[in-house]
Formats: sequence, C-alpha cells, structure tokens
Amino acid sequence: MRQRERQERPSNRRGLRQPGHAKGYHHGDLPRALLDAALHIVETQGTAALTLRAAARLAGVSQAAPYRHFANKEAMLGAVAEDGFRSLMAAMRRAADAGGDGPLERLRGVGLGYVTFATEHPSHFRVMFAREMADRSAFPALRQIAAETFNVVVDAISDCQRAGLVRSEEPPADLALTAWSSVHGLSALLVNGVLDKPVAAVAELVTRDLFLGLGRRR
Amino acid sequence: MRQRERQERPSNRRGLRQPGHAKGYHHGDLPRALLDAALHIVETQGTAALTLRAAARLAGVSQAAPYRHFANKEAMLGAVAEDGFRSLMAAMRRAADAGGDGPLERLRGVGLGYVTFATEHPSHFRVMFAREMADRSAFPALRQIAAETFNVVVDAISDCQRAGLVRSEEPPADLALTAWSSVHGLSALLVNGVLDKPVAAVAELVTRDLFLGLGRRR
DNA sequence: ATGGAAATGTTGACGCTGTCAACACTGAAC
DNA sequence: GTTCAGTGTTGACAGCGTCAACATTTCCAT
Repeated sequence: MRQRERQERPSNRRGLRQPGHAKGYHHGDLPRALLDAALHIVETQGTAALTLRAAARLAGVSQAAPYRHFANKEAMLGAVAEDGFRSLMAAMRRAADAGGDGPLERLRGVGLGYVTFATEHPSHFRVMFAREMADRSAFPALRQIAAETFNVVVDAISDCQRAGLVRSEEPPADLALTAWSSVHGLSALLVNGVLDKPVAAVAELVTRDLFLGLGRRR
Repeated sequence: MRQRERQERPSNRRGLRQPGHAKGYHHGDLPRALLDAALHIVETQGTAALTLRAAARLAGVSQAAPYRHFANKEAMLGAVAEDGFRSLMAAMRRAADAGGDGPLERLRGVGLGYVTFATEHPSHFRVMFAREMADRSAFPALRQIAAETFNVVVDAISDCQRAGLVRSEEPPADLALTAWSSVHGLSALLVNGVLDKPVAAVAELVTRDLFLGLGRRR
C-alpha cells in the first residue's frame, strides 16, 4: 500500500512512544512519521478526518509538534498531495506496462491508470487537486511534480505520434492537454459520485471516444 | 445581484414580511436569506469563508438559527451547489445561443460556457463538485439537477447527430459523457490552478481536439 | 377572540479545530 | 562542561459545527 518504504531506525518506534516517557524526548524523524500518519488517515478515514492534531496524535506527539516541521496545515496537505502525485505517476507507469507493448496500448494504459488511481484513492485524489489557487503558487514542489505527471501523458502521446498512430499536426503537449482533461474530468466526476456507472465501463468509453473524436470520420 | 425569484408558499401568505421589513423576532424568509448570504460569501470570500455562522451573521440572525431550516452545514452547501447548477445551466444555454445557429456552434458554446462559468465562479464551482460520495446520495435534488445539466450536453450532441455533424454510431449519452468529462476536467484543472495558460486558448484547444479526436484521420 | 400548539428565533454550552507563546528537554559544538 | 539551536510539551485563544434549553411569534381549533 505504502509504496515508499520509510527507513525505520531502531531507536524510534513510531506510535509506541508515550508523552513524557524517558524513552526519548525527541522523536527521531517526526516529519516522516507525520507524513505517514497523514497518509494513513487520508486513506482510511477520508479528507475530513485529516487534521493536524489527528496526525500528531497518530504519530504520538503533542498537537503543537507538527509546527516545527510544517508551517501550517496547508503545508502538510501539500506534502500529502506531493506524495499522491508520486503514487499517481507510479500507477500510470505500471498500468502502461501492463497495457501492452504498442504505444497506443501504453497510452490507453496511462489513462486507465489515472482513472483507476483516482477511484481507488478518492480522498487522496481530492487532497491532490482540492487546493486553492493562491496556495498552489506557494508550493513549487507541487507544481513541479504535477508537471512531471503531465509529462508522462505527453511522452506517451509523442510515442504514438512517432508510430503514426496519433495525429501529428499538433504538438504532443496540446493533445496531451486534451487527454489529461478528459481523464481527469472523468476521474473527478467519479470521485465526487456524480456518475453511478461502473468505473471500468466509462473509462473504456471515454478513452475510446477521446481517440476517435466526436466528429464524423470522413 | 441574485436575481432568482423566491416562490411564495400559499400557506405563508398571511403575515409574511417583505424583504426589507424583516425586523421583528421572526425573519420572514430566513431560508432564502441564508442562501443569499451563503451565495454572497462564496462569491466574494471563497469556500473557506463559507461557514454556517458567517451566513447567519450576514443574514442578521443568531448562530443557531440556520438549524431550523438546514439539517447541518452539508445541507446548506447542498443548497448552494444546487443554485450553482442552475447558474451553470443558464450560462451554458446563454453561451450556446451566443455561439451561433448551427448545432455544432451551439455544442461548442455549451462547452465554452461550462469552462467560462467554472473559471469565473471558481469557489462556487468547487462547492458544486467537492462533495463527498456519501453525502451526495443524501441530496436527491442535487443529483437531479446535475442530471439536467448533463442533459443539456446530451441534447446539444443529439442535435449535431441529427444534422450529420457528429458520429451517430454511438448513443448521444455516451458521447456526451466524453464531452462532459473533457470540459469538466479542463475546468477543474483551471480552477485548481494546475494550468497557468489563458483560459480562452486552452478551452478552444480542448474543444477542437475533442471533436477531432487524437487518432489520425484516415 | 382566544388559548394552546407549532414554528422559529436566542442564549449558552460542548468538544473540536488551527495556531501561537512560553517553557523544557536534548544533543552537538565549542 | 557550558552553551545554544533544535525539537518537543503545555496551556491558551478564537472560531467552528452542533445541541439543549428557553423565548417569542404565528397558526389553528375552539
């Protein structure tokens, strides 16, 4: 589940630590422990339960301890979002590999991987994108990793163009924007419960129609 | 500002205070006033400032008064979202009319209207879709009006199919789902500040590529 | 018209939250 | 060994959603 292994030091057992206990006043790697706690909360209890105090509680520290490592709650959510993008990229790449060898199958896999990640981790997905505009500019690392995610799509489309499977009159980034929008939009609608159809069916549908286009083939 | 008429209940005709005269112990039409207050807050101060107590304050009543008309905060957000869908539908229809006479121009207008509404009312847009799944099923009116919004897209596509401008092998609802996803996804990315390009440019781009499809024309 | 019932308002409280200031402990550098 | 920056704790504050208890007003049956 947690794809990033946390390096555990023997002197530091997260969660088993009690306040004031002689075991250790200092935690060891509190930022890591807080992020792990936050990730656990968002996956198991949803975004509403993802609170600074809850993360501190789960990490076994006092409510004010997180402020030594995160400027405020937004900063912590930013870290959670960043981790989410890493997971999303991994899921897309995994799905692309599983899709097949042809560039088109890989592109399709990227899209399906995106939708699958969103529906399997709806709360995490929501944290990744439910950010205010003003805040987003204050988190360059978040912008950066979102851009990398986008590049996965661009690369998949470039490969298809080179293989003559996708229109080449347009720059791959332009087509990638359309593809990303479609897949992200479908994910958002699914995650927010607007659609009640099975995920697999609508994902197949949208990726196919995205490829074919709405217009009549002439 | 808010130009929607309030519909008067027949059982309430006697002794109903007109807006502006509501000065007594009873308000007159507190539900309406609270919704107006909430709409004003979400437009001027964003979703974070949209709080039950703030709406009560703006409506000039105590913090507990809203509970006579809304079960909880979620219910109020649901009402705000509902109003948002009404505004969105109106914006789409307006943009369709402004687009031109041909069905294709109207379809394009619907899409551009959607994106324009989202970027011009980002906070309202966020409230409309940032709802938890569990809650959504508890608001049938919300599901209903979201379905109506979707039908605007379906109808526009049907018209295009009848005019032979859009592929007819597929049911219009299927194509509409792809179109909705694309336009919603672009809106979500723009609203959440993931893209920093001009709205008009990307909206043009995505709607065009959506029509053409990613695949090579044969 | 009138008095009780129902509707709708207020006050005050609870526990939760994000956040901060003041303080306490720890470990490393001098 | 002392000092000091880093990191943790305690206790407080205001604002939030929500509820119970109470106050006032309007409606309806008499």
